[in-house]
Amino acid sequence: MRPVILWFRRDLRLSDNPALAAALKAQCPVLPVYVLDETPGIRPLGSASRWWLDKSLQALHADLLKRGSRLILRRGVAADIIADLVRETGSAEVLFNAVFDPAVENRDRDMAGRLSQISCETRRFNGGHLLGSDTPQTKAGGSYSVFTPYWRAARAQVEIGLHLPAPDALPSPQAWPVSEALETWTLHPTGPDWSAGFSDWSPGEATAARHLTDFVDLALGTYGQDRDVPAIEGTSRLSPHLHFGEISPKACWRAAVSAAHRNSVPEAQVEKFLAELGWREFNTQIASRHTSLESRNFNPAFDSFPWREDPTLFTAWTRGETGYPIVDAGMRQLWKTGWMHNRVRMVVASFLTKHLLLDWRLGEQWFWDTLVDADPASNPGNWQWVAGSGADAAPYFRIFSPMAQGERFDPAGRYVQKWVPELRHLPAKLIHKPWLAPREVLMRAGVRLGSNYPHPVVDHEVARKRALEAYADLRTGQLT
DNA sequence: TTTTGAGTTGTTCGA
DNA sequence: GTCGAACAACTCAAA
Repeated sequence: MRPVILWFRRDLRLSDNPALAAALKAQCPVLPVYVLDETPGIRPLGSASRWWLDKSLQALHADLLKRGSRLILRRGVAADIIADLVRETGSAEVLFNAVFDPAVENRDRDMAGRLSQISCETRRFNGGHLLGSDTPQTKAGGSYSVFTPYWRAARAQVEIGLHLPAPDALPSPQAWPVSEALETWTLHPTGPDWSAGFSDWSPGEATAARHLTDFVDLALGTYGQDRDVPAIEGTSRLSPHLHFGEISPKACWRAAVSAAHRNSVPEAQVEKFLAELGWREFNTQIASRHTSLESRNFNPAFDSFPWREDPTLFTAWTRGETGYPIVDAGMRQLWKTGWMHNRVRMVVASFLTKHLLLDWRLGEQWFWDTLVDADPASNPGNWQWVAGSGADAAPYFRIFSPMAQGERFDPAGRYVQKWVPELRHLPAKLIHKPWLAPREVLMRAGVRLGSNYPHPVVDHEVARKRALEAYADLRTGQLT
């Protein structure tokens, strides 16, 4: 009997996996495969994502072993690798869950054409999104580019369906094709291993599911307010699990909605969370219609924006040495743990693009490399949203004040204390603006500005005015 | 076709 | 201390 290839991509799980369910229905031997893709034009994973992938593949392999199966690993240009495997094994079908990225979709279509010539069929499923390719259209027949009307229409269109349980066993082929050893991919950093601070993360399907349950039980009820407070665990922290498909967005939806039905969580809180899943859909939908959003402005008017060049300032930003405590706390949390709280992501992104007037692409690329949840649709989408060039973007005059944001969302300074320990003895009233602290307060707290903590790299007022002027120039430049 | 209302997450200034 | 307006007018979506 000819086997079927189950190609895992951004769906590293066994439950709620429509491609897997279809593979089992075929009642043929199943060959689970993961390809470390080197296709030109498809964005290679950043360093933090590679760290995560390493653990997630180990977890998936272990889950498959328990079911009498295994995971075949190959590296290279994915379409070639899959075609090779089809020939080696005589597979009749290749099944996978779609990735709604133009470059990936093109590659998949080409591959399907090639495979059909060697009498192998291809079937594509939607395992990664609430909506498939049939995203809502406006009455005029276009696609939405403003979130709120998009989500009104999309939310009504979401069909969650039944949970697909993980199978107890997968039928094996008589002989397994050769697999590369995961260690040879060197996904885990060596020399130096900078991942010590990642130890709170636990990639894999089982922990993702536990994580979701904990979130719904403990944090969903106050999600609307607490998700903005970086010192507490008010967000779901599901983003990397969702990105790698260790959990499906439909499972998240189901869990949240059923909490509302049990009356254990207020409806409004649940809607807030669903809307965040909605942003994931929105960004995916935008990216599927606009190629290269990691390099091209969604709004072309920004093509002439006068970004400054200043490698020294950029380095200060990446290292968390800007002299603005909430910014520095965020950048250091990112560097240490591969993740940053959402509220703080907005603050640091606003700081880079508006206070420093550095190109959002620099920040996007830095996040791409350092975030465990870096997503090719959401990361550029959110950066462009902050910069003002994106879909339904923030108005340019919305310039976050690092002091105001710190005082509002980290009033006791706990977040700063944790990530910028050299400031931890400053009183809460001054921890977000140490340069205003009297000399003796600084001395008592052991803070020596310009020595063990930097002076602000730019003056807030000056930078804010400069950013507003740059936008005014952009506008007049557009008219002339 | 024209009109109308609305738009993820802010800050500052002056009354 | 609180509140509304200005920031800059623009684009989108629907009636």
